[in-house]
Parts: sequence; C-alpha cells; structure tokens
Amino acid sequence: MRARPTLEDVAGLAGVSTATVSRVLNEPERVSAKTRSRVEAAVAHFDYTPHFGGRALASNRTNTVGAVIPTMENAIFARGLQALQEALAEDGVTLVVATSNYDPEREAQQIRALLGRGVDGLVLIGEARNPALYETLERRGVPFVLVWSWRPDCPWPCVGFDNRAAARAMAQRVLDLGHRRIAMIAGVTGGNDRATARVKGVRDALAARGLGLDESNLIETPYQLEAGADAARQLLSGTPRPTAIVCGNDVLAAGALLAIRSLGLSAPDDVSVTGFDDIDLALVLDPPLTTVHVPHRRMGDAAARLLLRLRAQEDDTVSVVFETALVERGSLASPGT
Amino acid sequence: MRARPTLEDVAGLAGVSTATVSRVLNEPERVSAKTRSRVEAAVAHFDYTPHFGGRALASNRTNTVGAVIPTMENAIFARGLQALQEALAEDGVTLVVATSNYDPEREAQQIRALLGRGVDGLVLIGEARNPALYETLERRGVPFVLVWSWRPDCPWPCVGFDNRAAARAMAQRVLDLGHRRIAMIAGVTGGNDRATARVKGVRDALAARGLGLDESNLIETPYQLEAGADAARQLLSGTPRPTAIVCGNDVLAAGALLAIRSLGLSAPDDVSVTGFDDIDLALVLDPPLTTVHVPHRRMGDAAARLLLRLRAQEDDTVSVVFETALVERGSLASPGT
DNA sequence: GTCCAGCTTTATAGCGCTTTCATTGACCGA
DNA sequence: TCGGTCAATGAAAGCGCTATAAAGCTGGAC
Repeated sequence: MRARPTLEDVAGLAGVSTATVSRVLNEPERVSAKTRSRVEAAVAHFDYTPHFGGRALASNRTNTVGAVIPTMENAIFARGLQALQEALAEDGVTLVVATSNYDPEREAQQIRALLGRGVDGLVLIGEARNPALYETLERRGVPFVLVWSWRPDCPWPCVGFDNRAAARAMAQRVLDLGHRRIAMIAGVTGGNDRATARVKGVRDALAARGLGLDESNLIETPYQLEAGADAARQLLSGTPRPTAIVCGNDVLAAGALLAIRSLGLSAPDDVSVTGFDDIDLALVLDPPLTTVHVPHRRMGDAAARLLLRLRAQEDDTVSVVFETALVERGSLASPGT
Repeated sequence: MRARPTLEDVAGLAGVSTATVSRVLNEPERVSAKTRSRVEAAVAHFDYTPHFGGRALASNRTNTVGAVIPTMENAIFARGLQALQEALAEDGVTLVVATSNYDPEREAQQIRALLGRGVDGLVLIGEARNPALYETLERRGVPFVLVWSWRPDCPWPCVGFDNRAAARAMAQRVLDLGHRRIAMIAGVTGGNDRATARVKGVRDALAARGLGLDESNLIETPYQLEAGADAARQLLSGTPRPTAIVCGNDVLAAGALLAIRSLGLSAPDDVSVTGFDDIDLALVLDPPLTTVHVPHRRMGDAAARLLLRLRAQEDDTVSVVFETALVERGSLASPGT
C-alpha cells in the first residue's frame, strides 16, 4: 500500500472523478446517496485522510485558529484554552497553541509563524502589542480576538474583564479591613497590560485613601512561585512590616505564603495575602487564598464564538466584558493589633 | 498591497526567479551574497511569509510535530511540553498540541487529525493504545515517541520512567515507616498504563509484606482535585481508618489533603498522604507533599531529541529511561500510635 | 418520440511552493 | 585561444486538493 493515499486513488477505486470525492468529503448532501456510499467505502478502504497542505492551498482556508499564550507552565491559561478548544471543535476548527514566555518579541515571532501556517484566526492574550503587528494582522485580513483584557473603547475585539477595576476592588477590600501598610508583588508590567492594570487598580484604591505604593512596597517579578517567595521575603524584611501583600496573581501569592511560612510567620495573623485569577491552586493553599475570580472557561468559550463570527464576516461582533468576583477565603483578615 | 504576497511577488521585485527566492529561504548558502541580499530586501518589503500549505504540498514536509496529551487543565504535562517545544524550536520545528481528556477514542481522533495535518512526527503519552493505531502510524511511516511510560522490552521508542517501580518504592517507604492500613486513590486505570502501573507498584510492595489492597481501600477516580477529595472522604469514613493514603498523582493528593482538613483531621498526624509527579503544587501544600519526583523537563527534552533523530532516519535511536526520586516533605510520617 | 429542466458528475485550471534539469557565465589549465 | 569545470540561476513540472464551468443524465410534459 502506498505511503499515503490520494484523492485520485480513492476516486479510481470508487470509479468517480476526484471532484466527486472532494464533494463527498466537503458537501456530502450534494452527492447522490449511491455514489456517496461507494466513495465512502473507497475512503474507508484506503484509510484515506485528505492532505492538509493540498486542501489549504486549493481552498485557502485551514479550519485552524492559533492562540499565543504566555506560558503553559501554570494553570492560568489552561482552563480557558480548554474551553476555547472545545468550542472551536464544535465547528470543526482545530486550535494550535504557541507560547511566548511573556516576551513581546517572541510573541511576534509566534504570531508570524501562525500566520505562515495560514490560520483562519488568532486568539491573543492582552492588548499591549506593537502597532505594526496589528497592522500586519489587519492587512492580512486575519480576524483576531484579544482575551483576558478589556477596557472601555478598546479598538479591537476583546473578550475579557476590567483588570484595573478588579484589582481596585480587591485593594479596597483590604483597606476596608483596616490595613494601611500594604505592599504589592506584581507581575512584570513591561509589555503586559494586565499586570500594569492590576498595579494601577491597587494604586487607585490606595490613592482614594490618601495612600501610595512607594518603590519599597512594590516588587515586579515574573509569575513564578519562587520569584513570589523571594519578593515576599524582601517585602517582609522591611520595617515596619506590611500587614498585607496584594499579589498580581495566584502563583505569586502561593509563593508569598510559602515565604511567610518559612519566616516563621503566619497568614493571615501576621500578614494577609491576596491573589488574582482563582486557579485551583488557590483552593488548596493553607490558608486558602482570597483572590479575584476570573471566569476562565466562559472567556474561552466566548472568545471562540466571537472569533467564529468574525471569520464568517458577521459584522455585528462586539467585545464581551465579564464581571470578576472577589472570593474571600482565609488568607485575608483584619490586621492584628 | 495584496492580501498575501507570494513567492512570485518577491521574485518579481528582486528581479530573480521564484526558484532563487525559495533557495534563499531554505538553503541560503547556495545563493550568492549579492543576490541573497536583494532577495532578502524584497522579502522584508512585502513582509513575506511562505505559505504553509504550498510548502507542505511541494516538499511533503511540514516541520511540525504533534503531541496528544490527556489534559492541559493541570500542570502535569505543561512543563514537559514546554521543554519539548523549546528543544524542537531549536531545529525549526513547531509543536502542535491536542488533548484527549484521557479518552482513548478521542485520542485516536486527535492522532488522525494530526496525521491529516501532515505532522512529521508525534509525541504520545503512555503506551496503552489500540494496536490498529500503531499499525496506522507505522504504515504512514510517521515517527513517534511514547513519553511518560517505560517498561523493559517496550517495542516502541519510549522516553519515560518505570511507573511501577517508582510507585513500589513509595509504598515501600510508607510501609517502612510502620504503616499497615494503607489505602490508595488511583487515577482511572482503563486505557492508562501509567495509572495501572502505579497501582501495581503499590500492590507489589504491599504483597511483599503479606498485605493486600482490597476493594474498599482502592478508589479509582479522575485526576481532579474534587474527585480526590471525595475519594479521601470515602476512604476515611471506613473503620478502622487507613493511616496512610497513597495517591496516583499530586492533584489527587491535594484533594485528599483538602478532605482531611475539612474532616477536622490533620496530616500527617492522623493520616499520611503521598503524591506522584512533583508538580509545583506539591511544594505549596500544607503540609508539603511527599511525592515521587518525575523529571518533566528532561523527559520533554529527550523526547524532542529522539523524535528528531527518528525523523532523520538515524537508526541508532533507542528508548531513554529516567530515574525518579522520592521527595520527602511533610505529608508522610510514622503512623500515630 | 422529442425536448427541456434540473440535478449529478466530470474535466480541468490553478492555489504557492520546491525541486529537478538545463542553461549561463566565469574562471582555469593546457 | 579554447574547451572543461563549476557555481549560480532560471524554466517548468508537479505536489493533492478545490472550484468552476461544461457535459451527462434522468424523467416528465407535450
């Protein structure tokens, strides 16, 4: 048997033309039942699968959408991706995932690679991005959706939430509980609008009470467990010690809790900690993490639907905002006296 | 400007033939420096990216390898994938990831989908799989590597570790500490050789001491936090209560710890818990999880190298076994008296 | 029987790229 | 001076598929 059967092989066996086989594969209702079953038998006999490249070349569509996410190393994007993939699969669209490791340069490369692969659409995380990249996207006519971010008047189709408002709400809650010495461990804000917005949100809330977030109380660090722990150790070595540490995401918060324990302190008695994202991790920490719940699955789902509509040129498409919710668990309490 | 520049556009602008442009893109050293720079300028001018389909069709290679993993929802496979991707990228190969949700049927579909996309190679998790699928793979001549599993005499190229031996070692350690009433929360073993091997390993160790794992002390459940918690609650409601719960992976163990806490018990004083995989999660649990360390990154890396060699038809390729290590943290201790 | 309407099916022209194979010059030794 | 060699380039044939237009078939109305 040949290495790879072609349309022609199938057509030969079924005694029809390649066009008919193609039609059976793509628009079966346009072929008579008799012919169709003959073709289907031939397809089965050869265990035939259409050649992706040939198809892409002839039809100029790939039924593929690409997503570029910062990382797969923690669960932040995993759940959303899963939902995205499932929703796309319902329409016979395959998802191809690439990672940028939070590096804008690398993200651009990956986007170009995906464009080269002829993806019919793209899902990108966040909005901060070189304008030239947006131009390329528009010029190529490849529809795309930005996920995870949302702000009023965002010029691109977005499916996300207001990171700034959510962070502000969290910080307000911390303040309401009586904390005044508040520190923050943020993600790296360069080229990351979510991380930036979260810092701004915290600043907003503090400013409303006449407080600030000076340099010694704000550490930017990669979204990694150890990095979060290091940052927390540094913050806790200052005097007077902060009574609450607001973290840019749950992974950083988990690291902070780790550091607190390693210093012989206890949360929330000595220091309160808050997170952001509400991944599974938040639930199993001790104390369980007070955090901002983000509707990962619903965002993934909505992004898929929006992208499919964009692809179908349905121009009624608008951005989608989700609400976030403050989930109070055990890691945040009033400051000890 | 056209929607999508083609080789011909670039060739026209550079004043050369399409063959030359193609050569500049694929074997730049075979083109004179002068011509090359002219072509490169034209490529830059059009912001040209080769059409993936055209390329795949003409060269019959895609520089793509596919991986089918059970899930992205927890971090178990994430780190290995990241390493895999990085190692492949060094050779200009792109990784496409699909998920099966631990469903063999769905895995087969995804493999077929990836074959349809013309992947040059596949990375699959574990060995248990319909023989027909292996036949298809061999017939198509698509190289593949099995990861995460390894056993003596596995007929396929593997990069993994001995799940059974690792689980046996962990159970032995539990026994050595004096535990006798040992229960296990396993992953679903149907169609999952890793989960199966881990149960066997635990049984091996128990049998060596004349103990068994009866039905009431072994629960199979999906690898999910809540499922682990439910299973633990069920196990702990039996009398006499087990003094140690060996879990099929860290996520189940995290669930078990959650359940223990919710029952007002404490680990390891009332019940010891062990995990498997050593994902980040294990470290942040309280108590930190005693678990089996699996070298995720090194496996991903080795899998990439092996696959690249297979693709290049280098027949010296053999399977790779890694050692696992027992990581003792706080969740395992001698049984209370 | 003839003819036409309407559905099926076929023939075939590309889609954008790689890859022989052929051609061109430039350079060298005789 | 002249063939011979070799590196650089070009011309053109597909790769497997879809899509368009043209051609074949029905079967019913007359």
